[in-house]
Amino acid sequence: MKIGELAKRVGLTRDTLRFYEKIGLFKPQRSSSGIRDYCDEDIDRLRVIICFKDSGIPLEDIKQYLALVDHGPGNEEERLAILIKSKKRLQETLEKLKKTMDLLDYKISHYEEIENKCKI
Amino acid sequence: MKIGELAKRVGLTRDTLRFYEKIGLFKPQRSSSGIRDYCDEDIDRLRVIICFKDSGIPLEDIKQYLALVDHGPGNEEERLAILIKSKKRLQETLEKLKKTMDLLDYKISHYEEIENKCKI
DNA sequence: TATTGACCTTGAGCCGGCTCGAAGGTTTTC
DNA sequence: GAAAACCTTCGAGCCGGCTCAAGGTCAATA
Repeated sequence: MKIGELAKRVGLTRDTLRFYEKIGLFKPQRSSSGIRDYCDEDIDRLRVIICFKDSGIPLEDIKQYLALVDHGPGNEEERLAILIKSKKRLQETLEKLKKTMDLLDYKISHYEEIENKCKI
Repeated sequence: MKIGELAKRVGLTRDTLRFYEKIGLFKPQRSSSGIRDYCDEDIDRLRVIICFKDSGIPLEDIKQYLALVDHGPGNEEERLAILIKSKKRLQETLEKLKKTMDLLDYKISHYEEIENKCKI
């Protein structure tokens, strides 16, 4: 599969895919003439990348994790450490998000009262 | 209260506070010699700003909302629209975060099995 | 009163994450 | 076999959100 098709299938731009490759998240096969040729495993990999980055995990962290995976068995503790660190950060984000949701709900549902009570 | 104290109290840097003022989130009083003088209401305002931005609401959106608030009554629908838009985006983020949390939990708890089953 | 430290402004720089344009090679389709 | 559609690299640019440095002012303390 060429870059355009992959881009369509996962909802990223060709440029973004090339950028991800450039920063080391990716290394697809190439045809003899140099054209990228992605396989199904690449799609799985990309879905994980997208899932992580959409949750705010930095591409650099994702890269480190994937590099460990690529390096093969023997570094499970390191991988686990990254996963756990990421989970912790996500939990913090989740807390903040919930707090903000509450604030938004409060402002939205009690709008008139807020108008009179609180300037912000 | 001067900028240094405020910075300490809310956990931002002086530079960040000046930056927020520059982009229009803020307009503290000034002493006769030009030194910023923040009041308690400013702290409330800042806490809202921090709460929102920590949840990923763009500063630009926060600015628009606060501008409406500053403008006084009469634009409640507009404010509400911003709040509702923000809530919707937060909900989407929340969904993604939960999905990623599940994935992380799966990888963390079943690490060995994953090792054998799934390369990523 | 001299120094220290916190404040001021302006403007530039940095980082993450893309995004675009130019100039050219390849492949598919008519 | 030519045009269209796709691919390549490289480098520059953009945006949001800070962050820092330079050069100057203000206020309090020794």
